[in-house]
Amino acid sequence: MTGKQFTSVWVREPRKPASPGRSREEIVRAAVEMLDEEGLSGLSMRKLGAKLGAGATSLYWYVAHKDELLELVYDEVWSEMIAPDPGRVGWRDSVSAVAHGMRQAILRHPWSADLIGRLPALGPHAMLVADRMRKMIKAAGFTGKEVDFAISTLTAYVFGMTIPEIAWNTAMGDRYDADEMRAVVTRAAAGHPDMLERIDMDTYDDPRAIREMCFDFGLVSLLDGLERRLAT
Amino acid sequence: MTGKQFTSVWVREPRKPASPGRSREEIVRAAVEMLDEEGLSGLSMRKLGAKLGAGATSLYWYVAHKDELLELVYDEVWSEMIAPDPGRVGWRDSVSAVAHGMRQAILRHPWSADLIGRLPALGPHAMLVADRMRKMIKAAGFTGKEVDFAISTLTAYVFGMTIPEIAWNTAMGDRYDADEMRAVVTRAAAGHPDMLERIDMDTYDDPRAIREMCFDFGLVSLLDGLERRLAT
DNA sequence: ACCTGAACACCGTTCAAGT
DNA sequence: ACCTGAACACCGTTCAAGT
Repeated sequence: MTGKQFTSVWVREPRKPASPGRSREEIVRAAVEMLDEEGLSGLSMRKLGAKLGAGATSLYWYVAHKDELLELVYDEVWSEMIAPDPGRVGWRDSVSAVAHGMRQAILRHPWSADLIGRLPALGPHAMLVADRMRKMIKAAGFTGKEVDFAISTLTAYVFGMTIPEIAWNTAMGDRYDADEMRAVVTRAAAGHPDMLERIDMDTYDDPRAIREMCFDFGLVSLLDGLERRLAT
Repeated sequence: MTGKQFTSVWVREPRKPASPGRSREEIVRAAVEMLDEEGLSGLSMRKLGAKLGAGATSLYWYVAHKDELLELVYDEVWSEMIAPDPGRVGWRDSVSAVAHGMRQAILRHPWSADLIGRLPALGPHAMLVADRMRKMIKAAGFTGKEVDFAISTLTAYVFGMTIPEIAWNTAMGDRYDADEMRAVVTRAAAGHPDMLERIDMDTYDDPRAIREMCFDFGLVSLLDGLERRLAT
């Protein structure tokens, strides 16, 4: 009678402990490779099958459907987000390290940006990261619901900073042209004089460096704000 | 010789000032409707054509390709993010209002979460929101690059908080079952004792209320942190 | 100037059939 | 237990042809 609403790879057992033929790990590894090379729209079950020297539909024995495969590769990205153990370094430093690690992992696998809004992060690696963060936040002094709130706030910041960054990267293609970018933004900002002052700033000359600065600015602000919660 | 890297609806003229047949506005409106009802994967050019009583491919006269249509509908979401003019209310209040407005607009149109990582926000409505925010941030006292940084930080927070929220909503389907959710999370958190303490908390009984609290907690923290930047 | 239909090269997924 | 191929119901996009 309790209708199963929630479906996910993580709530059903894998087919077999160890299979002789292809394996889930092999498939996931190949999928990540394909995604890194061709992006989310470049991944198809048929092409992935071909890449593994298998028939177009044989992957369906290991994976219920494409979405399940995506859950698997998504957690693979989380596996690269793991920061060093809390250790003796202060909570601000460890949290900053995770934050930077998360951003870098997403930037390395831009297709993952699309998955954040599509799949809850329930995989084992996501859980490990969450657990580490939890320890850091508790070490900082947070208690009760505020532990969850602080974690959510921090990951929200990292995701929110990184996801639109990827939109820009992919929209601009491989090569970056500062002048073209200035032209695009100038055109878009037409009619908003306040925004135009941005254009002749050096912001567009080295976007990567600026983004790092921006990320750090926001992170420091957020950490300061969280610290203030602890004082009261 | 300058290779066109950057393509977007916003950098090319629309076909015609006013056409007698179908119009871009009509198409965009129908697309938003379809997206609200069926989600991003439910929108196809063919079905949209049919909905408008047109042949499967006639939309291609108004829109270069599907991605361009998505840019258009994306900006439509931004049009719902507009907050009241700065007015005499303090910068913290106006910024909070925009933040909540942005979150609500995205929640109303969950498909937009996927677009944030795919399309730079360059449409006229996105620009208007950015312009308003810029005025608020300047009124707060920020100058130079920090104006941009503060804006980016705030929108990052809102996006990052809302995007995974949508992942949860869609994964859980229409009806929410607190016990099922607790079971799912318990299972995922197996092996992380620190995380399990979360389960018996009342967190899952009214997720909507908790999320609001969480959003406010993070927003206040962030605003406090930004305010600290101004002091130094 | 606008719309159509057929056609091309793809998709995810199911399922009976093979080994 | 694992893999295959054919088949179904879709996609986005191009383009010659119509009005």
